[in-house]
Amino acid sequence: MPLEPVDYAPELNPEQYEAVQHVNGPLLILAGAGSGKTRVITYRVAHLIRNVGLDPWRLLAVTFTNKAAGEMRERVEALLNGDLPEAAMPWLSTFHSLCARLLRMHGDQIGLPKPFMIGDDADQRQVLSDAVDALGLDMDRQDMRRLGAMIDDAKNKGLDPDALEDHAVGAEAELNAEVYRAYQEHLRRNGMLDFGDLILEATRLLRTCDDVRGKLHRRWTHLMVDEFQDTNPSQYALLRLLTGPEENLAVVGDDDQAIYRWRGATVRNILEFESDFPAARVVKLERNYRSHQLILDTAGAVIQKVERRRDKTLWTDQKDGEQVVLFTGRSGKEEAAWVARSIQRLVGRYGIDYHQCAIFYRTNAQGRVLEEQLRAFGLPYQIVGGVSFYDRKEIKDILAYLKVAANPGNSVDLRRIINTPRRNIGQRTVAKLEAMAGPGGVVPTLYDAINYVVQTHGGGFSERRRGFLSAFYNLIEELKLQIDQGVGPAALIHQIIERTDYIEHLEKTEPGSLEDRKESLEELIATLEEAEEGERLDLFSFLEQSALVRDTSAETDDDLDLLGLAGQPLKMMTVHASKGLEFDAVFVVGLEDDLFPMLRDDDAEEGEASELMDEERRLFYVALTRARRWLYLSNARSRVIHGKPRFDLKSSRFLDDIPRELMTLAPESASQEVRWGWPDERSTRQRPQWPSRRNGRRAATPQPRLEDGIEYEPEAYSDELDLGGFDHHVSQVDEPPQLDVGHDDVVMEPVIEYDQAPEWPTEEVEAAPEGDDALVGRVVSHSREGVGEIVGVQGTGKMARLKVLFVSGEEKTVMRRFVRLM
DNA sequence: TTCCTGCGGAGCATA
DNA sequence: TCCGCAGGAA
Repeated sequence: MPLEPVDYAPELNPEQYEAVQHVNGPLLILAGAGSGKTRVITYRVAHLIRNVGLDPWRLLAVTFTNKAAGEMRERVEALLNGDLPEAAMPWLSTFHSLCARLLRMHGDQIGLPKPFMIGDDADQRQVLSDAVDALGLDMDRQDMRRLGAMIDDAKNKGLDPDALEDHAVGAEAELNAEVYRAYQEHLRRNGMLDFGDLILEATRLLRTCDDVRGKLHRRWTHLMVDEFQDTNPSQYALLRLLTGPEENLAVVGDDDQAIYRWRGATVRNILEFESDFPAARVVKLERNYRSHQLILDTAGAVIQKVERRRDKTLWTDQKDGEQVVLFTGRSGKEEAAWVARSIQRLVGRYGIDYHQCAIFYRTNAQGRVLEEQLRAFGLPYQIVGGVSFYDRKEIKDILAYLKVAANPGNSVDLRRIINTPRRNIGQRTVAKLEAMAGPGGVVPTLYDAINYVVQTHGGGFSERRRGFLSAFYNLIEELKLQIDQGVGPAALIHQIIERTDYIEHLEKTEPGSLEDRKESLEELIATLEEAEEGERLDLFSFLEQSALVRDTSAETDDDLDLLGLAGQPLKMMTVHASKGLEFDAVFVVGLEDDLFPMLRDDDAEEGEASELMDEERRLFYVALTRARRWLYLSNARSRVIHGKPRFDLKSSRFLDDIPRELMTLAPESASQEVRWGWPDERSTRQRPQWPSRRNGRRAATPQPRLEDGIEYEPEAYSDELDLGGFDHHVSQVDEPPQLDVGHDDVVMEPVIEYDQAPEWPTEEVEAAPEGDDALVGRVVSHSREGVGEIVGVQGTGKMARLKVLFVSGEEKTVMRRFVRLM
């Protein structure tokens, strides 16, 4: 039954409409920041299905993250008004899950293990170190990192060990190829594919199997790719293979936002799209719906300096806006305090929400100082992109049991759990077992070795050792049996925790985080139980999912949840993590040369330096274009870097590129220059400048401590490095934070009113904020179910389960932490 | 003697 | 997080 046609023209600007209307042939949509890219993609999908009459089945849309795929799915569904049955939705998928599926179906045709497991970073490290050991090489940590990066790089470029060997010139390159080959062998021996393999092997599959390729061409006639500027050569090769002879390939991206070169992405793909697809139509989206003109001008001035780029100029009809504010602190700490207070002021003065403010930094390490100050100021914050749920130790441990039970050939996970919790199977024993396994050994895998020892008493182990091994062996065998009987993942996890005394193990090893870890396990089980309720979730598809979920998107902070502030905290993240997001107020901190831009000379081989600089510049551009209304830039004259105090900082060269009239210097800034610390300035002025205090007790010769001739222990710096010998700062260490840098109209208290005190959560708050029954009657929102009212509460605290009557009319029990109070 | 466990130290670009 | 060393149990 055909859907009612709808003309989308009124909802789109002319360029967007042009892109949406394009049906056949290659299409490149150059979508500037904030130009409504997702809108175009989703409307185009809706248009193809609704107005062109394309069978949804024929469409494949590829994204990089699960989050993006999910968002797209939601919005397409909304546009089609639920006119489509679930099964008829187009295939929206990430690169990795697409490849995983293709390989599950056809991997045997290119000799992949079946089934295979998808290895994560930790697996990768482990396998690499096995491979290096097996080659008899002695490598330190740095070498290992380098080798890991080398292998990733090869895979990103679509090179297998043979290809790398062919390219190899010189001893080091040959060794690299050898390590790569050994690594691949070890991976396969464990029945594993890493993330790079997923793409690489899928590409190989399509290249070598004409029938598979032909089948897919017949199935998917129209392809769409989001964030095209982030594709690496391997992914690009895959896309080209997936593209049928009609070349109905629509790619969307912005070369100005290409920031994943270090992950193998190449701007080339977007810069030279027309030479690869001469028939391509190109549509530029330059109208920005996010920021005001001053912000766009600022960003534009920065990005213009990139040489190889598609010319684009963002514009908006939003002419009014505030100037970009620039602040220089005497120290990283002072900078952080300024940021905290500025946010407090914004919230107080304009009534915007904390969650509409964000702080971006170049490296994760910078988050520390900020965190301290935000806490001191009592501002609710949340770090985006920390450890993701599936990276948590307790989750990985338990999943490792499942993975081993599902596939005992997986020695990597086996080693993770063989002595966790402690069961007297130490390194020595494992080493002996490993010597028995592998190509030259008695048995193929580590688990087979255990089996062999247990069954035949071979291997020369003492009775005692064999007893320990038996216990472990029996445990795994029993789990295997249950899997065969179809016991679901949630029940299996219960058993694993019980049988291994895992909770006691946690109690012993890290009593401090016991509660936290217990909760995440409960959450894992609860999530699984929920998933299993609908249809039976089998273990293998669950493991597949968990391996592919690498989104480090924000997790709600439980403590804040209790305060009813869930979803409210301001966000802190690296600039990389900020891509695709937008905020009313954006703070970009640490704008110093060597930090942002970050330049590491060991990377700068073969004239790569300027390309690396371009990438840093684009990164800065991404940061700037996240801001809707307020943009604050800051840096500091001194800072602790890698635990060492640094006083020789220079302002970021990127600041020089912003026309002076677009910026205003914060009055309390330690420098009234945009550019400071550079040689030409140093010659004309005393450096560093340590401004005098306003309380009049002016130091006779203000000088940085380093020049006082006093010797400092490194740790003495950590707190006070930034004090510059001024006692007004010293007082700041223990007392409520008050910046004494001279201006009086500052709103020091938040003006906004809360249901509860906006203090940082304390133990008492955690114990019983209001009694969970008080939640009954509150309105909540749930990401999947929508809005509903709480009608009942089971249990207390963060792990409480809520009975919620959703607007759909359905009553469901959901985890407390999965809903947001409204 | 062999092997396991617990402790303390060093270091950390961006997913 | 990963590594090296000292001490205890069999």
